[in-house]
Order: sequence, then structure tokens, then C-alpha cells
Amino acid sequence: MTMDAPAPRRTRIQREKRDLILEAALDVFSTHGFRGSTIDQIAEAAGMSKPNLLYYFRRKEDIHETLMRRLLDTWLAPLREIDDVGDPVTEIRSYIRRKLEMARDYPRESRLFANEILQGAPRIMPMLEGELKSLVDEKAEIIKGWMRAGRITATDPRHLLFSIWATTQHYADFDVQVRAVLGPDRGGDGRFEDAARYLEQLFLTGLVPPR
Amino acid sequence: MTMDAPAPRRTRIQREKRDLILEAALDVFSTHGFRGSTIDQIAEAAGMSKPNLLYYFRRKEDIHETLMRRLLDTWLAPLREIDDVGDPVTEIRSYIRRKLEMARDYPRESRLFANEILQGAPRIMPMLEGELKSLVDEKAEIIKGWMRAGRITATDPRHLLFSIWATTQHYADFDVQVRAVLGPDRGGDGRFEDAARYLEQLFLTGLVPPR
DNA sequence: CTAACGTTTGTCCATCCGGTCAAAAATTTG
DNA sequence: CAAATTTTTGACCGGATGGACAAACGTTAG
Repeated sequence: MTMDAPAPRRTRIQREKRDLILEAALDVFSTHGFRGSTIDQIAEAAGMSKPNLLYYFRRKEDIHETLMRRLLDTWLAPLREIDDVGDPVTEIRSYIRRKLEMARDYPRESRLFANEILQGAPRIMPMLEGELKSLVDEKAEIIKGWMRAGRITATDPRHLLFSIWATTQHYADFDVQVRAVLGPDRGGDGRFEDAARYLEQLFLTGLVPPR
Repeated sequence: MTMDAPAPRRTRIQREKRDLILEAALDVFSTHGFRGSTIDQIAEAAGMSKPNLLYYFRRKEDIHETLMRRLLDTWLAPLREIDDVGDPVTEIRSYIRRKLEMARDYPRESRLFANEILQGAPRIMPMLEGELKSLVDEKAEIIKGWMRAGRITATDPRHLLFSIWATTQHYADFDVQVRAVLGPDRGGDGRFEDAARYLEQLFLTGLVPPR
């Protein structure tokens, strides 16, 4: 078991400022990518000077790394909740809904993650092959069980998960394209309600009406 | 109607070298994004010096713009082929196939596009709101027709297109994640065959077995 | 109050990067 | 062949960027 670094004791100001910086960095990194973002940009977004920021995080990469570590935890939470006990259809339906809500409520996190993966995941590859893979393996086994029991159609559970990730995160990652295609927003989050309705139909019954 | 610039006449060497540069730039831009890529990197990948490269493209942005313009054409080709005359289910099924083949055969193009959209589409917004939107509007109308005629289940045709884009491009854009989750490749493009089978099932019949 | 510690800032540096330029080398044209 | 034109290169420039540092300023505990 790899040891975590001992939790550093931090002053009140340190906790506050570090959070402030991470919040600002999430904004900047998620829209410009790691290399496209400058420390100055992040510092300005956080309302402080560059040397001041560097007092809290010694290197640009440290900010990114901290952000990534926090991200992966919250990002995988919905998947962790998938459970063997409930009704399979209900479980899948609510997983889709939770993922779609995350795309709606945390689009920056989604884009930050997408940016990292797109560029070959240079900084989080180990987490993908470790944490993510074993979680997926575990949940795929559950889904496989449902399929064997004939409670849902038999297919590849991993590709099923991919398609849920892809369709839901699409609304965060490709937001500008979605907006461009759909045209001016009707108020509220109508876009997301439409998406929720559509995706439920797609995943449950597909496009060919039963005859 | 906006006028296109008159087609510049180019020497043989110019055509060859420009192609060479664009090919190299596709590699570099698609893995590092625009800001993350340097002219030096592209020049080296193209096997020439930086000033030499700048003789063919005066600015870094010119390379990117040329790449983008070419990209969008090939990228939308499968959508253009969707046709009113055939069987709806066949049309949709082969659209998914074609898109998946593009993700397999042109992953760099997919990632280049994804990078651009992720960052807010600063350079191709007009094309999204113009060319893309009107093409989608046109095809959505066709699909809507199929739905009205009861030939496929009634849903939102635009979200249907989104979900096809998302699921297919996922295999190019999130390739490293897909690989990490699926584990070591069994030879050939088994991954893509599995994906094709899965997606066909998803889009046609969904996950709940008819009872 | 004051010493110790934590925070902030201005200044500075080395490197990288997009791009220029003039001159050399290669190629094409007459 | 030689002149004209195109291609290639080395050297250079200015600005941006990641980061170092010491000095100044605040805060807190004894």
C-alpha cells in the first residue's frame, strides 16, 4: 500500500486562499487546458498577485494535480452508488440522471477531465489504470449479473458505461456546439430536461418501436 | 454571399510541403491543443526548420485554420449522406457505422475538433452556427418525418444526433481511457467491433428486453 | 509590547516562443 | 549556360511565461 503524504497542517488563511486558487484555476484550466493557462491568469482570477499565488502552490503543476485528485473522487461518486440490490432498470436510469446532473452542475470539472484525457492523460494515467479500472470492473460484474438473470438485455457492460459517460458528458464538454445547434435557449435548463427525456428513452427502449 | 479568396497558384514543392506541414500539424495540434503546440514541434515533426515552415504558413493560426476548414468538410460528410428515401432504421444504423469508422480511422481529426469545441470553439463558432446548424436543421426535419410516420420512435431528433456523435467520437477522443478500462488489446480492432455491436443494439432496441 | 511567524509584493531572471530578415542555396526559366 | 525565381537557413528580436528572492507588511501568541 502506498503511503499518502502526512496531512500538512494549514492555517485558516492557507485553507481559504488555497480554495480560492483552486476555484480560479478550475475556471482557467477547464477553458484553456493546462498549457494554455498561465499562472498570471489564475492569479488574476483569484484576485491576487502571481508571487502570492506561488506562495500557496509552488508550481503550476501542483495546482493542476491537486485539482485532478479532488476531481476524480467526486467524478466517480455516481458510479460508486450503483448497487446490486435495487431494480436494474431503476439503477441505470438514476445513474444516467445523476451523470446528466453532474454535466449540468459541474461542467468545468467535466471539461477539465476531458482536456486531460484528450491529451493522452499524461498526469492521471495511473489513476485510470488503477482506481477507475477496478471500479469499472466491479460494476461491470454487477451489470453482467443483471444480464445473466435476463433482467436487462445482454450486451457488453463496459461499452454500456462508455455510452452513458459519452452521452451525458457531451452536454458539458460540447456545450457550445449543443447551443449552436439548438439555437437560442428557451429559459431554465430546458436543454437538460429534453436531454434527460431523450436519454431515458434511448437507453430503455431504443428507437425502433416494438411491434 | 461572402467571397472566397481567389485560389492561389502554387508550385509543386509548395503543394507537397504544405501537405507535409498540415499532416505534421494534425499530429501535434490533436494531442496538445492549439496553445499547447509550438511551431518548433510542428516543424520538427514535418522534418524542416521553423523559418522554413513559416515560409509556407506565415502564422501558426494559418495552419490551424486551414486544418479546421478541411476537417469540417470531411467531418460532416456522413451526416450529409443521410437520406429521405431509404429505410429509416437502415439509414440510422449506417450513419452510426460510418461515424464509428471515422472515429477509428481518423482519431486525430476527432480530437482536433474536440479540442476546439472544448475550449469554446473560438475559431470555428461561425461555422457551427452557420454550416453545421443548417445541416442539422435539414436532417432533423427528415428524421422528424420518420417519427411522424411512426417508422421510428418519436423523440427529439437533435438529441438523437448528439447521442450518436457522443457515443462514436468517444472512442477516438477518450481512447486512452477506453484502453485503460478495457485492459490490454486483443489483436485487430476488436474494440471497435464490440462497440459497433453494442451501439447497434443500444440505438435500435435499448436495454429493456421486450416482454 | 514585541518577538516570532505567516503573508504579500516588487523586482528580477532564464527560458521559451512566435515571428522577422537577410543572405545562401537550390531550382526553374529563357 | 546565366538570369530570375523559389526555397532554405542561421541569426536575431521582443514579448510572454514560469519561477526565485529578499524585503516589507500583517498577525498572533507570550
